[in-house]
Amino acid sequence: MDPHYHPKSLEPAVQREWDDTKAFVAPDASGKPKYYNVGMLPYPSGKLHMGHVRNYSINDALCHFLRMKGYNVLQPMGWDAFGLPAENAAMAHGVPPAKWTWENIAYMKRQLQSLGFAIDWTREVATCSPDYYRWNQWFFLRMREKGIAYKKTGTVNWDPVDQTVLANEQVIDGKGWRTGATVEKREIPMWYLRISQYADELVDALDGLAWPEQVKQMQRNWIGRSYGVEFTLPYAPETAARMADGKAGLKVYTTRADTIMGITFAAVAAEHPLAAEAAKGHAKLAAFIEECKRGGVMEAELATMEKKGMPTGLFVLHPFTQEPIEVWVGNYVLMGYGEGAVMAVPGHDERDFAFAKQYGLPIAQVIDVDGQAYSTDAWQPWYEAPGVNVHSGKYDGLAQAAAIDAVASDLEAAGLGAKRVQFRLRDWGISRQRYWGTPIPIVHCPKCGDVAVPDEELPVVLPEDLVPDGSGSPLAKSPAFYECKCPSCGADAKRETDTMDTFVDSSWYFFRYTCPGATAMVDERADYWMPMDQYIGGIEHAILHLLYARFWTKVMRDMGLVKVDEPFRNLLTQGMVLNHIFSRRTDKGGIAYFAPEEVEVKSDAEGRITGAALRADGSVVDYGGIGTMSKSKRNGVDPQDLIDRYGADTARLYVMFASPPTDTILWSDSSVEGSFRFLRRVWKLVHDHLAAGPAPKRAGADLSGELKDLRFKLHKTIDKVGDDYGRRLQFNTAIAAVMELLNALTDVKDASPAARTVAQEVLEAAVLLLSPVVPHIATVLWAELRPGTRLLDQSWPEVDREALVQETIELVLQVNGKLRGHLVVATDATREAIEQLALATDAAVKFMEGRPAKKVVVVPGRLVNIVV
RNA sequence: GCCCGGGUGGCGAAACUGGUAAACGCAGCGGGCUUAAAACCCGCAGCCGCGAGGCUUGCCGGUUCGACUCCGGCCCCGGGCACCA
Repeated sequence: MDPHYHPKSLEPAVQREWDDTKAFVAPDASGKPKYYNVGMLPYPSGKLHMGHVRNYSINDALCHFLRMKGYNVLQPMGWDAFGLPAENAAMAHGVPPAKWTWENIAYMKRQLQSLGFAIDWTREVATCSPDYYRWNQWFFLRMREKGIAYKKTGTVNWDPVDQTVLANEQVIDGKGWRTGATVEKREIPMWYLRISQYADELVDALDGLAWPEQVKQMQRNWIGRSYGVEFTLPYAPETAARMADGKAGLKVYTTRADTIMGITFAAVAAEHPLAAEAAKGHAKLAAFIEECKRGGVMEAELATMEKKGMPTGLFVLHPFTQEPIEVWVGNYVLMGYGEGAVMAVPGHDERDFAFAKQYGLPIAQVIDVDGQAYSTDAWQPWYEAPGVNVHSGKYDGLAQAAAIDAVASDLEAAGLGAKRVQFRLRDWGISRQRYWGTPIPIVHCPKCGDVAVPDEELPVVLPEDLVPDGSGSPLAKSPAFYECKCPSCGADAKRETDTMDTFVDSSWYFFRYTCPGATAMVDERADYWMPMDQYIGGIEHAILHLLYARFWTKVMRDMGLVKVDEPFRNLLTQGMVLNHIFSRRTDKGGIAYFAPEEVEVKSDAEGRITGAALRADGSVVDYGGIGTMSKSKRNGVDPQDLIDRYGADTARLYVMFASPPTDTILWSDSSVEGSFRFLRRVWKLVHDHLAAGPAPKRAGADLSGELKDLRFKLHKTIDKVGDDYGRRLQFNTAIAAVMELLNALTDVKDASPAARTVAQEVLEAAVLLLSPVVPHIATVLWAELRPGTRLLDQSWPEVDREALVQETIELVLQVNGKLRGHLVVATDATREAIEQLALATDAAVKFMEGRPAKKVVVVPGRLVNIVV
């Protein structure tokens, strides 16, 4: 055996052996129970970053651990290959997105292979390949037939200079990132998926999922099921005359129908038809509506901007009192939410209160909470709390639930409204005015309207040779793509040039992994592997991706394609890997990012970064704090340096040892050296042990106390590590436990045959326990420890219960809750005996200072606390 | 702004169900080995104090024999907010 650890030669050799034996190709049937283990598929941005290494190292450790536990494990990999960065790269370098993407995939695949992940590459999926996205198109058409896919208008960010739709990411402070032009809201027709139809099931089914509570809560809040009342505020006569829209009034929705007598005004979105009508011949209002259209569509931006409004001069009537209520246009009312109109009760809604104060509108108290004094001077949180109605006529004295019921039934009797369940969740708009995505398989015929592309003509293939230039979609400028005949009447027609949201791609790829080469979207092999047993990915996907994938699965189920209700049985949301962000505003008002290695930072005494300058020319750059590693912010760290310098095992050990998987971590490689040193030490321990010749097969029954303690520690460790891997999914503590075990082994200075036997037992177990994290070195060390056998054939080590039996145990001694000493008692000592022993100790006598014990708390196996 | 997390030594962290705060490791310090360096080995190490001892888990308060852990309020940091993925 080589006395030195050489990962550079060892790792490729082990990987070649895995390849040659197809070690990780999973059969679609097996006598063993199946375990389907997936990491969220990466976007092929160019290089892996540490977040990927972290993610897939966790998957891989589980993969090896469950193999050893006797499962038929499938761990596939694929590429989320459509998306915006490919178009940006194309603009920057003039390379077609397809070429850029396929090259990135090839490079990143080599990186994953050099990390030695136990991936079944025979199932690889790239979402930009026609074999994959044809099924996006096929399924879209099925959803259209069922009415789940439909068309309506939606609001987008419009760059008036580039004449193009911008992603939210491309809007910086309300300006286009390339042009610096003020972005406008624009209404365009788009395709939507009716996820709202599944809202009840999506929220109810969360209860049965073994997911982190925090993620389930986020999804519940996102779906936002509320029980409220929808009703109409009838138009005042003049308003009715002007609107002439065939409607009786302004439809609104509220969860606080109990406050209906507190309405003092109403507000509509700038895009609302009532606002448009009111603006006719009202120049100031028209100008205000125009102003509201400025800026993007991001909720974070809308929610933080200054609330502004203007009266329309149009009135509606209170449904019960018939009193006129003026309608305002408010920039905080969103056309896309509910009806685009709200009743305003400034007495009991914080936002309405602020708005009323700002514009001098009346505020009326209609809810009372015991012992609280109401004042319109300042907002108090209790104003929003449930209470008892006051100043509300016939509803006075009713508590919230009763008041809501009474108001709802009165509205219903008046034919103005009824109770309704509403969701915050909006239907999923999937149209993108972009090139690098799945073409939507629709043809626009002047005679027949929107016509589906027939199934036999799928896929509608995306041309791979176009290069976007930043103004509009290349597809919309490519007659070769859009010119076509109507499938229905044969007339000249125009193909849809919008593509699908890339969340479509990632909503079902995990089904496709299970049945590579299937001639349908999925086949019966999906029934074997699904539901997925473990899904692992970043916490940033807690809502959108996971919700869309759940929805898609349910639609597939309802179409009879798959049998599962939910795709992901267990979920582990990995914490983000953060790094510093440096940027600078460009002349045009856009933003340019710089990689951390390109800048020199200045810090204050506490180590906080106060400023930074570019290394190249010393020019000042802005420090943007810390944030997720991403291609767009240029703060990703490529693991390649680490792999080249120390090998894959060290890189994996380091990222697994650094913290629990769910923790957010700020990237630093300052202690990688220590992980490498540990592996070198393990290597040397095995080498030195074997260099002394073979160890006797079995130790005699009578081990010294020291060797008994070592075996106790060994079997404690096996137990703990198995629990950490299998139940807690916490790897840093498992690794620390093995380190402790090896420290204990080193401390035993005994060269007797019995000691050598125990040492062999410890080393074999340590190699097995570490193997899920560092499989390369473990493979080689195992072959040395047990010539003629393979690590891959080994089971997880068994805990020897007898080694865990102890005669005595050490307890902590406290006086008044403070640590004052220790005492050793028999494992089976009674509570009374322990109490007597504790009171007699020197430490107890000293710190009780002659005072009698008021109480003695004995926690079995832990401590004794004497209270005086 | 709203929803969800997080904050423990110089640093990454541990303490799993309310029971020894700081395991394991990094950096550091002292020593050994070496002509020297690297590597390796041994030891020290939260803060204050000569010591006995006292103090310490973002801040303030509460519950408890006992709180990193539970409750209330606040500060700071991260993730998401529907077109980044």
